[in-house]
Amino acid sequence: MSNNSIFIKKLRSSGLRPTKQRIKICKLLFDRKNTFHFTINYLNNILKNKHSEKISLATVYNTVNAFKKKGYLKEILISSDKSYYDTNISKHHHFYDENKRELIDLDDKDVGKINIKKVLPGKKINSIEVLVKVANNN
Amino acid sequence: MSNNSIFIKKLRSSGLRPTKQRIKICKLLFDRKNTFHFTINYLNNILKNKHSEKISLATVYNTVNAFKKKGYLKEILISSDKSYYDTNISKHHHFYDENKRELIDLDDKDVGKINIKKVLPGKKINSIEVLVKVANNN
DNA sequence: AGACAGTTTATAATGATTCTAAACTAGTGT
DNA sequence: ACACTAGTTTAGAATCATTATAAACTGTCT
Ligand SMILES: [Mn+2]
Ligand SMILES: [Mn+2]
Ligand SMILES: [Zn+2]
Ligand SMILES: [Zn+2]
Repeated sequence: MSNNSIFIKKLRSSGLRPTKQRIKICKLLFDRKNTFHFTINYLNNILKNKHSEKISLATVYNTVNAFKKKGYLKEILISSDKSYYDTNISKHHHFYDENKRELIDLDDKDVGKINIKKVLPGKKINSIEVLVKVANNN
Repeated sequence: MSNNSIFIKKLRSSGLRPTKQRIKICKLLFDRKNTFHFTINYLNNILKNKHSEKISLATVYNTVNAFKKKGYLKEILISSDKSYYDTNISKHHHFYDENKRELIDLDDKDVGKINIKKVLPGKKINSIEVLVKVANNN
């Protein structure tokens, strides 16, 4: 597993000890080509179904919160009953499929430049997020 | 209180009995010029501080959920620890002030037209929401 | 190896929301 | 006016996602 060393470096460089739990979660989250959108519950289920050593739910929460704090994950708020996390930490927009209850990344070219004309004195814009809710036709 | 009758009609017309609790909440929510953005907790505090008869928290939840279901309120998701409701039920976008933790409506003219170029086969767009997070300068 | 801070874990606590079921009430019919 | 009924309110219990606790464990440094 030569790519473990990448995650070990990443974890060490941000002051997180490379424990086997964190490395396993790193591999699951970051060792893939495409963006991964997930809920804690979904992540926990995947981890349970891998028949390696069990990771406690508290650790899953701790790890996701730690990765979020370090900027390796973004939290995406969609519906009051689920919190999604996103391995794509760049500024980007989303489709939300209300039937599959799934997020899909949008390219900037799919959305076009958004130019906010209103200015609030003393305030600066930190982020602009577009959420496009889609559902099945008919 | 001549304007009570407006709310009584509104409630009756949507199959909700005009109880004194619902009328009081209607007046608080809808008898105002500007959009009102609130959390359940904030609404409940306002109701507690009016020294008329107490409304139980369960009723506040029931009423807000009923009004949301009838389309008199929209739920706005901003942060995982709070759910906001909005008396402005038209399609519109928001500023979110991360310091005051407050929503501000954006006019359509403040956000140009958003034209989503990507099409998902078999899916239709239900809504497009822009959230602009702002914070204090410096 | 030994020391120690950081981490994991089972379990408890928290807190927002929903549920329950008994008491209350608005609307309807007589 | 009175009673009937379905809808509503309410206090308190239940639920469930998340966070806190504290004991056991482990990665890192010397
Ligand atoms: Mn809700
Ligand atoms: Mn969170
Ligand atoms: Zn994404
Ligand atoms: Zn609004």
